[in-house]
Amino acid sequence: MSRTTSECEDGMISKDQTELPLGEEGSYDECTNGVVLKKGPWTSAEDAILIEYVKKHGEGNWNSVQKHSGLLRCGKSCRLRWANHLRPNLKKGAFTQEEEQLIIELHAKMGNKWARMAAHLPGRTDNEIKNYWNTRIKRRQRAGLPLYPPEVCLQASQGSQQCLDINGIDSGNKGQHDVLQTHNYGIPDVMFDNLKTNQSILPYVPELPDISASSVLMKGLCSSQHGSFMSPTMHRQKRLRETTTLQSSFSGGMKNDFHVFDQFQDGDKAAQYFGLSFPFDPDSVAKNPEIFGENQGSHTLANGNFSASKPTSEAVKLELPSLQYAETDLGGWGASCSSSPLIESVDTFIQSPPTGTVESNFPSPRNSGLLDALLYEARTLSSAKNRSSDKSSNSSTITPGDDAACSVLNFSETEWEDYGDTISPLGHPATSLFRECTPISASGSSLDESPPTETLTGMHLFDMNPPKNNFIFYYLSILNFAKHKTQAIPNTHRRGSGTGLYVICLHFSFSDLI
DNA sequence: AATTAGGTCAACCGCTGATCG
DNA sequence: CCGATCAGCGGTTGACCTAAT
Repeated sequence: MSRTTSECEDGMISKDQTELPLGEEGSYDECTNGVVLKKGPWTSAEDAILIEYVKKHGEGNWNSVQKHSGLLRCGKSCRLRWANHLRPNLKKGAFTQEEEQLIIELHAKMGNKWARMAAHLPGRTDNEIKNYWNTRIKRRQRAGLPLYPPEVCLQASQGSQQCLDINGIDSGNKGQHDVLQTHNYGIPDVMFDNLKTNQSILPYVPELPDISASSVLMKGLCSSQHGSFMSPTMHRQKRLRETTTLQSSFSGGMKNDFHVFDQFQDGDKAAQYFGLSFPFDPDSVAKNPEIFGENQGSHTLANGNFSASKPTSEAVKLELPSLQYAETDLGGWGASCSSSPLIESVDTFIQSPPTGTVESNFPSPRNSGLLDALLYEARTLSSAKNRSSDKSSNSSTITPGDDAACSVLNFSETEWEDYGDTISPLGHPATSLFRECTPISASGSSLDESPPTETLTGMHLFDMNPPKNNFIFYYLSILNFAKHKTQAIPNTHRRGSGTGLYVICLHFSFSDLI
C-alpha cells in the first residue's frame, strides 16, 4: 500500500528522492526494484522534469522516465500526466458549445469510448471528456432530463438500423449499444437501488445482486443486434468468460453476481418476496402491497428512497428516467422529444402486437427515442428470424412464441451455440419453458393490480422449478418498479404498461435468454 | 461561522491487447 | 507458443472548491 510522505521522510524513500524538488504532498509506493515512487498530485518541478524528458526522448518509454530523469513516478503516471496536462496543444478551460454538442453526438455513436471521442476533439483529453460526461449525466439524471437531444436519438436509431442492415457488428453498432447500456433509457439504476432499499421486507434476501439489474436488462436489450447478452463494450475474452459464468450460474451455481438467485433457490421464499405463495396466493398481494404496487400510486420514489407516501409527480420527476418525461418540461432539446416514452412505446407494442407473422415493415422509429428504435429493431429481427409460432389470436396477448418481443431481449444464441448447447442450461428448450406454463386465472396474478386478463394468463410461472423462478422473480421485480414509475407519471396512459413489460421480461428470461 | 452537499478535476487502479524475446 | 512487458483505456476514487443551509 501507499505510504505517507512522512513515512518516506523517515528514510524509506530512495536517496535520489532527497535530491528531487518534489513537493511535500503525495504518498509513496515502493515499486518492484525497490525504488519508492511518488503518488498523488504532481508538482511543477516534476512537470518540468517530465517535460524535459519528453523533449529529449520523445513520448513513449514511460517506464524509463524514472531511470533517465530520476523522476519518482511510475510510467503510467508519467504518461497520464503528459497526456492530460503537459503535452502541447492541450485546450484548457470549459468546453465550448460546439464541443459539447460534438461530445453528445459522439457519445450517442460510440458510447463510453472516451479515447476515441477525444480523437475527434483536438486538444481535449479522454479524461476531460469522461469527467464532463459523467458530471453531465449526473446533472441531467438528477433533473430527469434526457441525455440526448431528439435529433441525436433519431440519428442513433437510424444508425442502429443501418448497422442492423449490415448485420451490425461494427464499432458504431457497439457504440450504440454502449449508449443503451450506459443509460439504460427508461429504467435507471436508481430503481434497483430502491429495490435494494426494500430489502428489509425480505429477511432471507440479504443482498440483491451487485450487478445493476437494469444493466442486465439493457445488456439483453443490446443483444438485439449483437446477439449477445454481454456488454457490447466488453472484450471478447471477457464476454466469453462471463458467458461461461452465466452459463454455469444457470446450471445451478448462481454464484457471484447472481446472489439473488441463490436467495431464491427456495421457491417459496421467492414467491413470498414477490408477494406470492406457492401455490399462488392472491392474498399475498395484500400482504405485500409495496412490492407489487398494488396500491397504485403508493410508490413514490423520492430522493432515491422508496416511499409509501402519497405520490407526487415532482418526486417522481426527480427519479424517473429522462425518456419518460414526454409531457413534462424537458428543457432544451428534451422538450421536443417524442411523446412516446419508453413505457408508452412498450405499451403500444404490447397492447397491439403484430398478429400473425411479424413482418419487417414495421413503422420506422420516429422521434420517440432510442427505445422505439430498439423495438423497431426487435420487430425487424424477429421478422428476419421468421420463426413460426403459435401466436394468440388475441391481439392483446404476446404469446411465448412472439419473437418480436423476444428479440428485444435476445440472448446470445451464438454464444450458447459456441458451447454446443442448443438446449437451455436449465435443460429445457427455450420455448418449451413457456409451453410448460399453463394458464392461471388472471385474477390470480398479483403482478399487476389490474392486468389485462389475457396478458398475464398463461403464466403458470410459479410451478416451475426454482432456477427458472429465479429469473422470473428477478425480472418481475425489475419491471414492477418500472411499472410504478409509469403509474406515477401524470398523463401517462398506462394501458397495462407494467404488464407489457413483464411479458418482454419473461421472454427475455426464457424464450431468448436461455 | 460552521457544516453539508454537490460539482469538478486529477490521479490511480485494474484490465486488455499488442509486442517482443 | 508462452510469458513478460508496455501502452492504453475506462472506471473509480479522493481532494478541493463552492454554494446552500
